[in-house]
Amino acid sequence: MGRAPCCSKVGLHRGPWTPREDMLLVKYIQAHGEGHWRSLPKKAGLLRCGKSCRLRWMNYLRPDIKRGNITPDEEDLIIRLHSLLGNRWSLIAGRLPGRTDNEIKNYWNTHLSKRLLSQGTDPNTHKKLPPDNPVVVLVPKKKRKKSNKRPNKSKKPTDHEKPKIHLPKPIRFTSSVQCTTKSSSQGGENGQVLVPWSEYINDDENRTGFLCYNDDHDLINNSDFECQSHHHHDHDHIYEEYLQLLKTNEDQVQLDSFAESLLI
DNA sequence: AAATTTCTCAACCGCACTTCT
DNA sequence: GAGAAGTGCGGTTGAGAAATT
Repeated sequence: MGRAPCCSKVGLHRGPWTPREDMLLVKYIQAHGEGHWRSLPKKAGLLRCGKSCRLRWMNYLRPDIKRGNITPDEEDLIIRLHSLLGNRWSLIAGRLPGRTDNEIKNYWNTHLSKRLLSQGTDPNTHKKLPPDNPVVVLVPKKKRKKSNKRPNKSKKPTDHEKPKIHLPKPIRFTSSVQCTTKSSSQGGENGQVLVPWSEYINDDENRTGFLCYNDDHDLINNSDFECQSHHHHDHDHIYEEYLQLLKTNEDQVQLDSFAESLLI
């Protein structure tokens, strides 16, 4: 069929986002809302592909993103949800308010899967491995050569590869979000500067969160922010429900039906 | 102190699904 | 109904930081 690529790559910026690009994207989305990612970069004055803009917004700039360390409770929840759902990162992320699928995926790959292995548990099946004969071997990291070039990744499925079957898409818990800072003053630590959304952008939703910059005007993560959704009670309710489910240890049956309910 | 290796995570890619025309 | 456009997901990469030699 020959679909056109999502955007012409010619002349577009790639790699890490600059504070200026972040600002343009945030301002545009505040003014016009999310969506229309393909046309957004042009309208926002960004030399980026729409996908890149969407990813940057979803994984980094959204004001309701909670950053900072994953708590032990969250870890436990991720492990249990992963045992139910597998690598359905967006679905798992939907159950951890403020966490992104990318963050959870990274955390799983770098921390949790290794920990499970070291505890003698197969991170794929969540079953105990035979003590003297572990079948699952961590795929050794490929030696990476420092190179400016990206490899040519024209991956085509081979005859040997199984076709992927896509399950129904997860429901996202989206909401308009209010953020408040935990800091009593508006000065961050280490010379960071917290800029209220309302000053940074024209915010007609009376958002009360902050963007955090360092001295170089680099956007810093908003880990110290406590984010609250307008529907926070819904999130709380769902989260509590999960924790409750996870605490009970007759849980497998319950969790199975719960997992099924997620897939509806 | 320098070189090398390992780790982390933001960003990219390809593909499938959904919506639009 | 067909094809194009838009969107979202999971897998993977690689630059930079941190740790080790």
